[in-house]
Amino acid sequence: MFSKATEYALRATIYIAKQGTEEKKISIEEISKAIDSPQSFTAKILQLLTRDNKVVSSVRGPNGGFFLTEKAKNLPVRAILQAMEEDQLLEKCVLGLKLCSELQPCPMHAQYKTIKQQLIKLFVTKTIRQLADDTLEGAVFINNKKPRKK
Amino acid sequence: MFSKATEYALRATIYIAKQGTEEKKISIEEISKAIDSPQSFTAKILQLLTRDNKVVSSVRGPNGGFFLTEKAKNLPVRAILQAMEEDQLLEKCVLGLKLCSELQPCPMHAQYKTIKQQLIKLFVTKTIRQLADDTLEGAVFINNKKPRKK
DNA sequence: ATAAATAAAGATAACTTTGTCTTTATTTAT
DNA sequence: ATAAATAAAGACAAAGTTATCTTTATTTAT
Ligand code: FES
Ligand code: FES
Repeated sequence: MFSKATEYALRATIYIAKQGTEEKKISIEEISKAIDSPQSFTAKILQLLTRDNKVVSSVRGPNGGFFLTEKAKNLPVRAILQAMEEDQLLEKCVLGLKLCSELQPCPMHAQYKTIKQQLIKLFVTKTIRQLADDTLEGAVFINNKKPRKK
Repeated sequence: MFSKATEYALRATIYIAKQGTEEKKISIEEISKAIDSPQSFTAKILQLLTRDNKVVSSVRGPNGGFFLTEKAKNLPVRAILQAMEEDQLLEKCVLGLKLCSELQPCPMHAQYKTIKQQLIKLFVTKTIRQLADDTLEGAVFINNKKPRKK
């Protein structure tokens, strides 16, 4: 569905929200290890997410790293897609027509529409904080490593 | 959602199903004009769909072209995705984990799951014939040209 | 047989995405 | 002030996708 870059962006943001605060910032090394992603590429992606501190915040230097403000944690997950400029994917026509609309619908439109609406709703109503909290519970995962029994 | 190649594959197959029969085959030129796609690229894509005549059938030479057998028209739309080897996209984890499953779910899984099931159901239950028939009715479109009033 | 019309196959080019590496800027601790 | 630790920026490379062009094979009509 999403590009690799956006997948990493989602996982990285969730991890930072979960582990980091303004006081305890997370290094790119820790992030990429935790979410099982290529470090340099992930660094590039975080540069997009920190533009104007829109989603992720960062500080350079010793004890620097990435974190999310409390306010940012309340952003909808869609904000991550927007920062990655992959937001319009949710609106696209499945058959690749330039517009997905009632005006000139493709043959999949009528039935796809309701699915699309649910997708958009999911990304708009879910907040980054909610995803991070789920991860804290230990019930869900953001990497491919085998879960360890307690 | 899908690659350009798969988008063209879907539109081309629908057009061929709608316009073509074993007696009246459709040329690549007509297809690419009708669905508003690059001709040579579309030709390549049709080569994938005609492999073993799985979805589309073709004949070379004068009066040759592409068509769908009556049997092929009853295939689920998913067969097109399979021929394009983009079928697994429907099964993928939104966050890009290697597996999407209850065993090691990502934080989006619980809510995405039901959407995913609907998506899969749509592509499995819709047949190529159904899409082509909708297009014949004139109520839906498979290109970006302005609809003409009758 | 020959020519014409068509799709199939193959080579290649342009562009995008993914990924790495090096250098620079910033911040902190000493 | 200096050194160390960090992210930011930039240059590049590798791989994948999209697209075009040329040649070949097949079929039909004459
Ligand atoms: S027009 Fe194709 S999905 Fe809406
Ligand atoms: S595990 Fe991520 S969507 Fe199912």
